[in-house]
Amino acid sequence: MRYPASHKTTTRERILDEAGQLAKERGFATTGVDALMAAAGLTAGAFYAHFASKSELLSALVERELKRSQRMFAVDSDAALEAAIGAYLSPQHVERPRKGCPLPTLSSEVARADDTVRSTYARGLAEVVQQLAQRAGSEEKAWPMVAQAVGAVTLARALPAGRARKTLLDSVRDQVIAALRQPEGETAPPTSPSRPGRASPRKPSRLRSHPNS
Amino acid sequence: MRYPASHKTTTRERILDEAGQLAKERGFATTGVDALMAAAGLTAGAFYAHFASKSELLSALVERELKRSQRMFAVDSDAALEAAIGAYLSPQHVERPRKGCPLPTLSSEVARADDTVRSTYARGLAEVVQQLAQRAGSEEKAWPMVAQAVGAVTLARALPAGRARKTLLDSVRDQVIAALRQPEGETAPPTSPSRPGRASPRKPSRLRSHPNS
DNA sequence: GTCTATAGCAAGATAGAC
DNA sequence: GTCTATCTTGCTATAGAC
Repeated sequence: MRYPASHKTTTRERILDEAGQLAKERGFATTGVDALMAAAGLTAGAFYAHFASKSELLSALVERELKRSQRMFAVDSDAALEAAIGAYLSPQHVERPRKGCPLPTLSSEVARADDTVRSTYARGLAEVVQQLAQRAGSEEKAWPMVAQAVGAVTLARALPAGRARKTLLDSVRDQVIAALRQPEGETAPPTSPSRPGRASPRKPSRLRSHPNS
Repeated sequence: MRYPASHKTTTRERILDEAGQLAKERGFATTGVDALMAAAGLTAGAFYAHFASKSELLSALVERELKRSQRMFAVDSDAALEAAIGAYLSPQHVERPRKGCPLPTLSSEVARADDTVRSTYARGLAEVVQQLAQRAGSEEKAWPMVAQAVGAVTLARALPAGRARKTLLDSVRDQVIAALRQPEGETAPPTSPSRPGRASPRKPSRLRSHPNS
């Protein structure tokens, strides 16, 4: 759990948590209020005591989920960042959207949502990118890393489990980590053709599971 | 138009074309058979004379759309490929999903679809990547390019038009083109910090609009 | 705050006339 | 092949009891 065990979550927080997981798994627009509330152990009628509309839930969801993602990349060493990237581009993350990053799942829903949702999304994403830019050196280096990671997970989830999915994840991981290691001003060497193995770690960099909680 | 003007499209082709545009714009799952058929000038009842189910339509759609995308990247020079990449990562492509690549829009729908759809998607995507690998040098270089481009368009569509969106598109374009120019075995230099301008072209490389037709 | 019940609408799919 | 009409189900949102 992310919070002290003593913390008794409020109902609203529980809805956000459970509905968020379900929305990332099944899609937000395609999942009814009924199902979203049932995930939190409630019925649809109670929903509107917490949110004015389904769209407002999406906004709250996006804000909360992006804060989570931001925390996952708030690391204090290059090795830790590489471990987080490895976890992001792992089969586990691909296979468990419930516990994963909101960007691959919810971005296309946000693209079709109202301006309030989009603003919330823009703010949250900007914070993620700016934080990443502190380690990567610049926003211009951070954006491609984010785009690559989000694109890779999006594509990997649509592919059946198999060789193509693995090649995709491995080569994108190697590319992103190589770009990260590149000295400021130049660009990253792709590292040698990535076989099953991972980008040769400078330090053994232990793998941490991406999924929260 | 993609086909000789004399070509009179069959009804099925017209459905695939118009429904495809609508699905990319509004989402496949969230758009009813009624609306998809209306786009082709027909009513919902006629749908099942052409497809056994809505899911079968998605499969046919994915196959057709990915073939289109493949054609867009079937180029015979590096300059032409760079132009195609520039068009893919352009504001026009971001703003007109109807006419654009199916990967940013439909991948998350495919991820939740049945095995038939996913197989079709896997085949189509593999062909795109393999073709790209012929110019990029290897699959391991092609996958990150595709992931990056798809991720960038996905994120850009969720962001409001503005500075962040532009920085995203510009820096990803520079990064992808730099990676492409990198000699085999090494990795791409990110090019100097990309201001409003584009990656300095070796040749003036005229910009072609990505959207088909 | 949460429930049940329901209004009002749209979904996927089928039937039968033409 | 295409239409209209319809079946059944699910959707967002509201009303009113507790």
